Amino acid sequence: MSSSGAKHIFEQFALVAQAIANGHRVELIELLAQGERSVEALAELSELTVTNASQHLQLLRRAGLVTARRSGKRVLYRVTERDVMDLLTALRRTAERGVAEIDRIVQSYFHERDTLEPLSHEELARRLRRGLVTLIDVRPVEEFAAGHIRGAISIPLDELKRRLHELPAKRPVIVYCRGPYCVFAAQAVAALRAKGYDARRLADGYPQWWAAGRPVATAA
Amino acid sequence: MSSSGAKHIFEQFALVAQAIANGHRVELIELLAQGERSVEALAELSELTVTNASQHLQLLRRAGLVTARRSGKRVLYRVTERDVMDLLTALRRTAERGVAEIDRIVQSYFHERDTLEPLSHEELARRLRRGLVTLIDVRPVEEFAAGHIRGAISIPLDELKRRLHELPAKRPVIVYCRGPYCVFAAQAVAALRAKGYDARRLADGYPQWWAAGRPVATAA
DNA sequence: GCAGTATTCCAGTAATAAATGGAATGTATA
DNA sequence: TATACATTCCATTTATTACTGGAATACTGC
Repeated sequence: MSSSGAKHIFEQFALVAQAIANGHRVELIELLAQGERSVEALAELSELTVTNASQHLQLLRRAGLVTARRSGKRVLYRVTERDVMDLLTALRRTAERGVAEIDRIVQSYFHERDTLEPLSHEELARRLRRGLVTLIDVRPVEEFAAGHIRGAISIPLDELKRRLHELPAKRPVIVYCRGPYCVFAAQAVAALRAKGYDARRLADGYPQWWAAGRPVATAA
Repeated sequence: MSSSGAKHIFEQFALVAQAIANGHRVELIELLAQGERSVEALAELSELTVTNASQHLQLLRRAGLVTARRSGKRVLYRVTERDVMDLLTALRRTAERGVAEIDRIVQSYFHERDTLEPLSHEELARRLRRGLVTLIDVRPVEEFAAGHIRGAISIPLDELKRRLHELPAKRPVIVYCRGPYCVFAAQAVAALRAKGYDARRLADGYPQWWAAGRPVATAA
């Protein structure tokens, strides 16, 4: 535990890289980006055993990517700082370009359904300021409650069809969900277009919006 | 449902992350950031064998971070795109924040503990069972020989400084001597902390430990 | 205090990665 | 064509990492 600087930093460097060098852990971080979650919840969402999830989380904590606090008998984890999401964004960017397989997958998921360009943060922010759009969060209500883009309304995907009447008919609709690879948004856009709405999706999801420091809200 | 596609993508993320989760490979990328280089040159600069360097480079290539072209009998590698360096920058930023945070925590931890809070018998016993600590007896050797806490090593106070190398660097150290008012232990703790060790002293000394019926040993 | 629940700790085992030395593949030059 | 040279491929040993199931720990509510 000698505090000799350079070596210390190098160790941390490797620790962080190692921490994100595992699909499960990346998934855990992305889940946490949507809000605080207990170990059990994370284990279920990522389809890991509780023990295993706990170990991954502790590795992430040692690397300084997530923090934990106790709340009753649960331990709630959250992402430590925004720069963690920036790191994942950089990672995704490189991965997308370099690995042909990702292109193929993304293509097959989005290309047919969503030919229109997805919206950037800037554009969404601008249109929100002018109040020109209806913004829909299609994630499950709990995730919406944990945190959402300020100004959004919550309509989980499975409720969309029977709640169409809530939408102003002639106003453009923008949809978002968990992130750039979340198909909920794409499906919602397809459904809305089929009903004649001018619908588009946000290029990425809530975590990235939050990471960019843009306005968010919690609860109802 | 997106999960199958998304899982694939997380795995691809992991592939790229794995490529940078190794000190040698990070070094190779940083060397390549300065320009094209041959395998042999890279091997020499990074002090790897040619074979080993070649394997690392191929892993980097599979992850899409570097590209290779042939020029005469050499193969020249270079960084594929600028975003690779952005990725390393993001990684460094997160790692540095992590270190800073750890330093801060460690600092305050030491500070508030420095004045008070010596270890209880129970706590020492528990940590000894788990083998998590180095236990030092700082009394003169004769007293150690006559009887000491089982599991302790003997380093009289006046030998401590020149025998620091015997201590596992990252393991907490616990010090004890004759009793609660014996200053040897306090001095040893101060010396060890100055060298960066996580050191604490036992609340009281050997006589009380023995009196409590806890495990002891004699001679060597 | 006691039981119940959530999380973490702790082996042991299976899977994966790193390093090494020897052989094979390409490529330029005599 | 033969030869030297740079790189890659392959097989082996060694070291790390991921996962699992059974404890231990920490907290809640009675």
